[in-house]
Amino acid sequence: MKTAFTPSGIFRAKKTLYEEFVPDELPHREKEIEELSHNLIDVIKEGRSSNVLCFGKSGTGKTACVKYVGERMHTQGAKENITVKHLYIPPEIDTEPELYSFVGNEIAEKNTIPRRGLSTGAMFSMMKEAIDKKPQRVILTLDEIDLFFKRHGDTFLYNLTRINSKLKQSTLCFIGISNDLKFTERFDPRVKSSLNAREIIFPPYNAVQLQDILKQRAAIAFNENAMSGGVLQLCAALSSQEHGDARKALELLRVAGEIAEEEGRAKVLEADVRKAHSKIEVDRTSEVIKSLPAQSKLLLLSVIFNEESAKPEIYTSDVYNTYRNLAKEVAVTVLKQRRITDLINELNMLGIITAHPLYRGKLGRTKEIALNIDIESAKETLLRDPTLSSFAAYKEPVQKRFL
DNA sequence: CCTCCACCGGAACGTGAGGAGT
DNA sequence: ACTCCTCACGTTCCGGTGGAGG
Repeated sequence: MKTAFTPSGIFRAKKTLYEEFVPDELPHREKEIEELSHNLIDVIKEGRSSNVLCFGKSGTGKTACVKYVGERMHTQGAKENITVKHLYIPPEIDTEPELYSFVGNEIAEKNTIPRRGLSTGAMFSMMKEAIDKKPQRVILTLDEIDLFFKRHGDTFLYNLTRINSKLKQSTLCFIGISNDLKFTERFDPRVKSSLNAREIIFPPYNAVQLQDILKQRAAIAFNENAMSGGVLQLCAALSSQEHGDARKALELLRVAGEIAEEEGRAKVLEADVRKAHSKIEVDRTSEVIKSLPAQSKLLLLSVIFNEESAKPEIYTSDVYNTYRNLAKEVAVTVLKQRRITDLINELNMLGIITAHPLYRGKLGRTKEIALNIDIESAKETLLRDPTLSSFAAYKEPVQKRFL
């Protein structure tokens, strides 16, 4: 490698392009930051503030803004000799006991509470004690609170909102971050009233705003002159078509930089952005395929085999027959057609295949099925699955026996 | 106009895994 | 350790579907 021991000609601080990085300024989120601050300043002024819910699609800056304001409250509190702790709960925290143990340990700054094993109630009181050990004002940020709610119901919200009446010298308020605007509709009325949350909506960024964000990040992430003209505009344009997601825009820029770097160039070109765009797409669908349940993978492979057989059209019966043969071959239980219909619809929803209904008169009703993704990369991903790897040996003519 | 193809998709039910409460 | 509950996954049963061919 030519560039092995020389510093990269492209990146100066690549980490600033990852989503964990919170920059000093968040362009085009001034209003949301102001609203958040306005609310949370009560933590310092009044001892605690009302709870807040942040709504918005992914990549609209919810998490960054909350972390940013949380940090500001912490420093502001320090100036006035008040301990303000902002705690970000990542979406990986997945059960109620785990949540309490995580919070308790973070507050106490040592791991005294077991991560699991105790009952929810025991975890809760241990967390409560950790918080009340010394006077402090805790702001809890729960990311993807809608998913947590969908999995575990609203009892955790009920517990958290009522904790203040049990704390002697500390307070707690929380911020919920959610993609789903409507998840509060299914709250128990008691929870709804005790929650009493302010709601802040984060709209998606438009192309111009995305470009500003990219410009700001690129200035710190890349070396000077590493960017040819038009690169940022293209990143912004491509990303704004996909719902104004800043996270994706930054990823696009980063991957484009990586491609230029791999190819040993010192400048990122528009062509790199386009390459990055399709690479991300491929990576993403391969992630989706990997996480598919075994039966769906088998079904998808059936679609692929049919696709490769150069039939003009593929119908449900073709796919189902192939599926049956494949399932027998690898000794997986063969599902009934009714179930496969549902699995086909799921793959359709995911955008992996297209299945649209067809009425063929005396030939009956069926669905015309087509693969929607790159056949080679999809196959490669599928065949990496241990139960399906045996199919890697089958080449075109031989695989016909599965059709 | 009627039939009938070949599958669709709703409804009800069975099963087993895993969490909560006791 | 136990019962109770919920949930995902699958199955069985069955009425429904538009149009080519009679």
